[in-house]
Amino acid sequence: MSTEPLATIDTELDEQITDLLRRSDQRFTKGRRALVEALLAGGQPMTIPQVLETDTRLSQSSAYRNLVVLEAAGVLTRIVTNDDFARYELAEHLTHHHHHLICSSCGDVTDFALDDQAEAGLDAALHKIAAATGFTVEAHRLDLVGVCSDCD
Amino acid sequence: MSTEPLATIDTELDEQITDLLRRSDQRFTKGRRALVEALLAGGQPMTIPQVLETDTRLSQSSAYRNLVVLEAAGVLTRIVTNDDFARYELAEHLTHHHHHLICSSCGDVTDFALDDQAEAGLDAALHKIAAATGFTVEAHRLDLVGVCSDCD
DNA sequence: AATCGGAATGAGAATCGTTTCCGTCTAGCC
DNA sequence: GGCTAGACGGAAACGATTCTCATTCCGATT
Repeated sequence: MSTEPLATIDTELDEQITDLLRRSDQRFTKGRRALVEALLAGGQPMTIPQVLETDTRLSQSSAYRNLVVLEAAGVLTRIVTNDDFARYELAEHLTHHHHHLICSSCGDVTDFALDDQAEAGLDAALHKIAAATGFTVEAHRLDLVGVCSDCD
Repeated sequence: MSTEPLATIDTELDEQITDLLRRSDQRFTKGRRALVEALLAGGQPMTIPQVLETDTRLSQSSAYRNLVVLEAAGVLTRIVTNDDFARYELAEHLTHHHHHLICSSCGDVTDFALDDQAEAGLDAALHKIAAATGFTVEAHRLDLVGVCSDCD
């Protein structure tokens, strides 16, 4: 399905993804590669319609199916907001820990990172909570909800 | 629709809600009161099926409609997770600022609060981000995703 | 207290993002 | 080159939510 990549997946990333998929007995096929390329090219969490528009060679049913596969393998993360559409982006361990700015007007989601000190302080506070509640923490999610500069 | 309240809405809360609704040209009807009572009785964010089960006098269509009305008026907050159902709880300004523990196994959502110092540190860091990105912040959301003690 | 007007209600139909089916096609292997 | 398990794509199915519309309720007015 893929002839001219929208973004290049460097060798290291390629191997990481291939490996993650293999652990779920899945292959890194052309269609799946095209999805990852589209998401890389987008540079921010994207909805399925956005992905399909980016690469018109992709079929809807395969896109939905493969996004589920890629998420289950830990390659992608699914982001749900109050928007009508789910969004996907590369999993944090393939990029870096970050959070989301969610525009309540247009629905757009962009990334941001906290400075190390604030992140460390947050982590410490959350560990205390986890210990106190008997909750086994897998991840934390921090979103800023507001109006982006485009909508303002 | 309401005869025996599952939880009591004290006078102050009643007036606050009535006032919020009035600002949206809406009334605090029996059905809406029953919804708020069910949510109060639940003590944690609840899905629509849970609400309907709690108070079987409620009809599904009215529940959905009124939850939207109550959210638009600022009485309730809608919480979306990866779960199939949206959840609702009393808005923060009617209770207190808090965050959510989301169980990735059963989908349950419970509340927790950060200690004042951690919350203040987080706030400061977020204000910096907002200033740097030109984002007008309406709220921040912090979720802990993991496995609750029941599912463990 | 009877009436009128507009909003709220409830049962069911419609919507639409997402998931699943199912027949066809591929890629990898001998 | 054939074989076979898995991937693909178009279309049908699904399900949480929203819409429709006839009916009922509420509350203001006389």
